Amino acid sequence: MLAPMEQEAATIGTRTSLRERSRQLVTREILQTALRLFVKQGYDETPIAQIALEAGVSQRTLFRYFGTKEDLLGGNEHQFGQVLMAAVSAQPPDASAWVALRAGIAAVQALHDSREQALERLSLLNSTPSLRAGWLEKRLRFQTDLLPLVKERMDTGAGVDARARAVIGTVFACLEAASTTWVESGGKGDVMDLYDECLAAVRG
Amino acid sequence: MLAPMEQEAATIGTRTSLRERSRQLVTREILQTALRLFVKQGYDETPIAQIALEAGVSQRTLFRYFGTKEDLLGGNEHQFGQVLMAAVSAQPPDASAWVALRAGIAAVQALHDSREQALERLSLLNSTPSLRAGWLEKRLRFQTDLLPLVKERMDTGAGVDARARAVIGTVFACLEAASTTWVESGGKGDVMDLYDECLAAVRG
DNA sequence: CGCCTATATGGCAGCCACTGCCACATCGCG
DNA sequence: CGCGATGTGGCAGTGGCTGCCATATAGGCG
Repeated sequence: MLAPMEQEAATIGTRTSLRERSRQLVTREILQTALRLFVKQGYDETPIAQIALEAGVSQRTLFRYFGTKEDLLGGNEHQFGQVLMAAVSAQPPDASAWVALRAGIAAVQALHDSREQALERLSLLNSTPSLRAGWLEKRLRFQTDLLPLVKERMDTGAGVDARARAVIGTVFACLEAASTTWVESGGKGDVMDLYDECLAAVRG
Repeated sequence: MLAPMEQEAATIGTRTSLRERSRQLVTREILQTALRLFVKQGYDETPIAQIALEAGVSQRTLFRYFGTKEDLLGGNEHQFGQVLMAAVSAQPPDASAWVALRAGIAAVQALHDSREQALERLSLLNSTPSLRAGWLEKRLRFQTDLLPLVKERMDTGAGVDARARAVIGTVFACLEAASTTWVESGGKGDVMDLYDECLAAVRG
């Protein structure tokens, strides 16, 4: 199950090589610097050069750690997608699409480190159009990835694709409605409760 | 009803000043060149410089006509938003949020010049992630603009904001599911029919 | 008709995100 | 220690986009 590189690393005495520890340290340093500056002066008003400078690395290196400025938000979309897909797949075959998807977003919700950090990042995301655009695009990718999984749980027949897409889109729309409301209220209550309320409003 | 500038223009013998005609001509030339190149070699693979060159204007001038590369798609989001809002507002006060929003997207659907052109642009949009992201962001702006209009048509009470947002998001999700399916099928059938099917799948 | 101003255009320099290339340093292994 | 793999920095370049300034031209005026 382990990739060759990880096997190699595991054979080293200190469990993690110096290089790997250094890598994680630099990663965290960059991430923290970026978040700090983003919050202080705004995302669009923070050039990469400044982040690199204050984090103590060259621009070139920064781009090797994070391929894109957006990645500096630390959202870790890769993990998001994996957890989402895994949770949906893990649902029993007789679970409806709605139930399975709800389980998926519940699993994802548990990924946040802390309420405060989640609130901070989501606020930044909500107030920065370019960031929102990027997030929405990733969301779209998840939606298409989810398609086959959801189709299995729906009535077959004409227009399955359209119907499955609609269901997935609706679930994400309700999640976003819940998140936005949660952020605007300053983090009051539980996002999943809000989600259930939103879905109830839609499905009567 | 006319703006000062238009009044002034109307007083000129030829009804539209030379400048204005020239402006429209250049606009069309740029738009056509851009669309042609985008379709031929892809959006991301078409630098502004090439469009400007083949359209016979300088880069600087091109950017004065269209502030952004995305604008070269000619989607005319401004009009989209206006029509959408107007149609929703024009619905009778006792119309439900669902009905009003359906009227809105129906009105917007009528904006397309032709099926072929709509298909061409939507295909390009679907196959170019960066374009999709831009579009989604504009969509989000429409959603927030729609919020107050929709809230009026919903049961007041706790969590109106969240519920209204969820309804709007769902409507757009169904529209997108319909559009995507429509494009993938090569433009078969009517988008509004697909929309109704999607919404039915969601709301039971 | 000729002047004069408002507007349109082009060119240039520059910013910012991002990439490829190359040189050099450093780590880990035998 | 020495060698090969890997990490790092610098530099030049691309592409979208903006500000500034010079120039050209349309349209109103006497």
